[in-house]
Amino acid sequence: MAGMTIAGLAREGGVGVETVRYYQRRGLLDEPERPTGAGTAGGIRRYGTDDARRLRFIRSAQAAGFTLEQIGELLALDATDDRARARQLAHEQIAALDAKIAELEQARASLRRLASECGSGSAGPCPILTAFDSPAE
Amino acid sequence: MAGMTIAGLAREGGVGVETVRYYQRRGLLDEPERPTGAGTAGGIRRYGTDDARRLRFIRSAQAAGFTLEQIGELLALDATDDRARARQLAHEQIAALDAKIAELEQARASLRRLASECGSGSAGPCPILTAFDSPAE
DNA sequence: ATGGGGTCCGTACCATAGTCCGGAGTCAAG
DNA sequence: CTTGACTCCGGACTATGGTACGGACCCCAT
Repeated sequence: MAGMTIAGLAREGGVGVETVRYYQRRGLLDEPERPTGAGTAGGIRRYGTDDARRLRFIRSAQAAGFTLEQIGELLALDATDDRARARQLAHEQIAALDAKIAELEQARASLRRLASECGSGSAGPCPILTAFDSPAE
Repeated sequence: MAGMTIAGLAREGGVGVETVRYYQRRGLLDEPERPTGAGTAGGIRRYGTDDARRLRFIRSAQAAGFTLEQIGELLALDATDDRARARQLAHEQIAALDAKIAELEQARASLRRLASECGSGSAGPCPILTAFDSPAE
């Protein structure tokens, strides 16, 4: 499994080659040494299982709603094993998720009400279109 | 209340002047006629309660998770009173909100579990940092 | 009539997370 | 030894929703 090219690593992580390169530019993934070939320029970089793990880490953390910047910090923490800071980041993220979920649930409830009103009574203007005339929250 | 300048309208809507101008460029808000003043160029545009209502509509719909493009369609619908299409858009948006909420709830559940695990047992590496090593969702 | 703040306008820039492009180099197979 | 697929690399471009800038112009109060 070791000795993958960038395309193999990308496939493992379920992302595109360009995304891997983007993560490298962001400092989230290492850029392995290029084997100094015969010619003037180096050869093709090779990636191992550590790189694949790291990429999976990034994707999972991203699925948990972390931004790439936060993931960068998590990866740094992974090296120092700073549990307190990791917990803090996790709690902050949970709070952010709570807020976002509440916001979306509120929006959904409003829309549901409007859609059902618009569906039943067909008198007067459509409530979906008039409902937003009240002052914004 | 009629005869507001752009700053007044922006204040009413709780947005910045630049945002109003942006919405105008996007075709979401009208640009009133400039009174052809004495000089070579026109004067200052004036806005009324209709503009304010329209701006509030935009902000409310935005809070319900619609994109500016969708809001553009909603505003067009407002003119034609196409209830069927409005209902369709609302249902699509509800589905999108459902999906997003489910996703965020899943992420939150994972993080909660990890944070509590990291908080209790202090043996081994912090689970927050190792948990993401499993294959992404 | 003049000063300062507001308006008008096009254009450029911001963050986020990629995605694509073009040219040069590399590598393995035929 | 050539062909074709892949890699490397910087830079430009995408989408979304704004935000900022600079110069010209306008308008009202002093």
